[in-house]
Amino acid sequence: MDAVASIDKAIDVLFYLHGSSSDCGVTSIARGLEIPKSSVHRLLAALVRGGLVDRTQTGQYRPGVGLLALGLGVLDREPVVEAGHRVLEEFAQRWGETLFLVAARGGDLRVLDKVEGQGFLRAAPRIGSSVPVHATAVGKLYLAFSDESVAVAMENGREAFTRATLTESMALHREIQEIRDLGVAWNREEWISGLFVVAAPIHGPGQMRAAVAMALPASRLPELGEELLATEIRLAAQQISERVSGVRRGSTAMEKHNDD
Amino acid sequence: MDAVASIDKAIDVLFYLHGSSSDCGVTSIARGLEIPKSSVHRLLAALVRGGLVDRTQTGQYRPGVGLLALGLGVLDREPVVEAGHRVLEEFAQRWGETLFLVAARGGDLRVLDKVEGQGFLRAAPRIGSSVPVHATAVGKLYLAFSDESVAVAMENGREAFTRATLTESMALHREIQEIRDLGVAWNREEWISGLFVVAAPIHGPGQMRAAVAMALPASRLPELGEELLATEIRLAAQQISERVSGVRRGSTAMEKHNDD
DNA sequence: AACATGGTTCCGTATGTTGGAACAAAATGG
DNA sequence: CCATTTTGTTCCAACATACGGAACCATGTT
Repeated sequence: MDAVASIDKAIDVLFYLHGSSSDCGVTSIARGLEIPKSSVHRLLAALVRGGLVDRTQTGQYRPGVGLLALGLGVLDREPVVEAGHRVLEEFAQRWGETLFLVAARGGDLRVLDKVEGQGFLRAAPRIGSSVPVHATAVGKLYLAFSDESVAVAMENGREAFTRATLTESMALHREIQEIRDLGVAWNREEWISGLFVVAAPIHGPGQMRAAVAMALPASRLPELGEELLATEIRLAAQQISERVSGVRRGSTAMEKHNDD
Repeated sequence: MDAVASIDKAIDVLFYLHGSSSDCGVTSIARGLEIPKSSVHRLLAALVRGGLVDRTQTGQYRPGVGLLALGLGVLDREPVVEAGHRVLEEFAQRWGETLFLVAARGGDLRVLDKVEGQGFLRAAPRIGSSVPVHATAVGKLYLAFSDESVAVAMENGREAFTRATLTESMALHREIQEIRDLGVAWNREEWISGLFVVAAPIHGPGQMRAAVAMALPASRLPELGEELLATEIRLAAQQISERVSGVRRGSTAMEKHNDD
């Protein structure tokens, strides 16, 4: 079967630039990706031409604003983000902790939106990043409520991130059963030490549409209690679900768009 | 000079999906871009592999969450956005109108951030989109304060968008002189009828870093007055400039990133 | 059941990509 | 200031990957 190796390499260049903390030259990209300089130069020229990379006057390269337009366009197609953001803000404000939305996209669980808490120590998930299935609250929610084929496709290995990570099938299966009963999932430092997360499903027609989660330092747990957290996250999920159903497409604002 | 036509086509596919209001099939993309179906299918497979496109279970394609990560990463490199967003919120709240940031990127003027007003009739610029140079407040700011080579490169044609658009060199030159004197630029319905914009430069070391603008319906102008608007937008620009100088890199938040 | 439409795969062909070498420009250090 | 080093850019012969028409498969419609 044919592949288009140039596109694979171009995307490698994009993610390399994305992962670099500063602008990059041709030689440093070539070294980083182990590709000849002339190849990198040609790939960059194509990406600059397409608007996905910007070239500085000194011949350095960085991710281009065209990516911003494309990236934000992805959010435009996520009604759960549009509907849910205000709810995240409200609950983040009320409890001072981070709320975020996760959904299955491209065979992976991805963070779609977040509102961070105000605490000095707080969870700061990166929008667009993926999260493991077996070791997170939202991952286990998906295992509990998704089509089995979806769940199996997403699950790749059961790395023991911390001492609390569930890796045995029996233990994981038992917890998934509990999640189905409770309608809420917990991450009790199973992924990251010190990180406690509670999540609830946002149901849609057919499958699970997304999940909403609240993350807090484990040290705050005794103060708040699991009962209260469960009640709150279920409430947030319900409010988002109701808002999604009522979201209207389009805007009454006076709009003028002039994309490239 | 060599080109990589495959990358050009792949980017065409990305923007085609971006511009489509719903998911697309292979055949509709092929028709829209006038490319054979087998070619489109191969391009899509590469983009799916790279995470820039997601494929639905019914064989439809849409922009992928990988673009979201890349796109938001572009903003991470814009200290003016990080520093300026709170100022935009404050002024938008105070006046009830839309504030936005524009900067020169990739030989073009691009909207980097915005906070919309609350009015029923309000400007709603799209982040990432480009704006014309000769017919907007921020465009004329750049003509006034930028390196001439930058300004010339950005200027492509002088389309008369409305009856108010300045297309003659003498008139435009005179106004640019005034902008230099005042430190503020106006768009008096030169781009879109009914749209009034006032903008001020955000200076940085060397060139103009960005511009901050407030957009309002022309009908509100008599109520507010140009004097007040000029004072306010200069104040906003000054506050952003001060905040940019003081922006700190990095975060104290407990972070865990797990990008693809 | 037949037909239409769209997604996917195949494979012979040739077009386009590749990357080492050379060149040009910029940066560095004495 | 100048020689050297490093990096960005261009060239082009060689090669192999990409191309796209045709066929096949899957789904939807009549």
